[in-house]
Amino acid sequence: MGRQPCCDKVGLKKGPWTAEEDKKLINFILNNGHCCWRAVPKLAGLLRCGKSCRLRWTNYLRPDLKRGLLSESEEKLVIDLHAQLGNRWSKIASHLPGRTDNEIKNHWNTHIKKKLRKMGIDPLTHEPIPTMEEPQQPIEINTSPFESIEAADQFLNKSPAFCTDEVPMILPDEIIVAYDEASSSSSSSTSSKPEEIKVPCIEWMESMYFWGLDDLIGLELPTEDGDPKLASDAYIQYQRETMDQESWKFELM
DNA sequence: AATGGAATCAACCGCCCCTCT
DNA sequence: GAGAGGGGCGGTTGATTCCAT
Repeated sequence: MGRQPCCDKVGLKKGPWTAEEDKKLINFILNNGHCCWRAVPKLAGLLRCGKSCRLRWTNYLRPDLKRGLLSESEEKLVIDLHAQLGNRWSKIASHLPGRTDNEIKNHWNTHIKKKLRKMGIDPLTHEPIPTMEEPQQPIEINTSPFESIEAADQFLNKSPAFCTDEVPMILPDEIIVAYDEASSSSSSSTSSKPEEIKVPCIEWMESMYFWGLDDLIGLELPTEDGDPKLASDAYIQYQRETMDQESWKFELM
């Protein structure tokens, strides 16, 4: 019994990808897209399994990816979503533009889990960890601005649903980098010199067209503490921080 | 400087789900 | 409805880097 392997593994390369392989895959997908992952390695001239190509592309090579550690607001969002969705990393990732399920999963396992335990919160249940001294009291800990996943979705669906997988590929000549002097001067620290200003993430700029900061600012979300602005503020903060992240895409182009 | 343990993260594995016939 | 195949997902592994001793 058992499934057949996804492809003929004889003679196929495994392990870390080389720059040459990356280049081949990027070139192929940018030029042809991927109709069928199984066919991609053959057509791209790679000795890799199609699955491996898909993984490499979605987790590392996709131009709309953000690199670097998750920001504090992204972390908060991940915790919120994990409390509601559990280990459904791809679902969680779909709420964080430019982040992959693998990245979030890794970050959860290496950083967030520890952080929550330190705070006395069970990362599995999001409940307080009972200590030996004090018998467990049902303490209400809800860091989520959303009462339910439906509420979160309702909020997210105020704008067209966003999924990084659905982000259309943009070509280098389609890239327009906008620079908002006012917002950059107010958001950056006083020590920030002009040459240190980071290029905004392109996909963020693109998704901005969908989300729109103004749209977000206008949103009101019911929260636990009754302050309807908090949730959208957290989201705006998250989106603003996202904006500051450098897109590695430029290095690639 | 050497060594060993911890932390990190890219990549793989195997199962599940969805679609097509 | 059943079976096959492809894609996606979540868990796990292992190589590499970091850090303390």
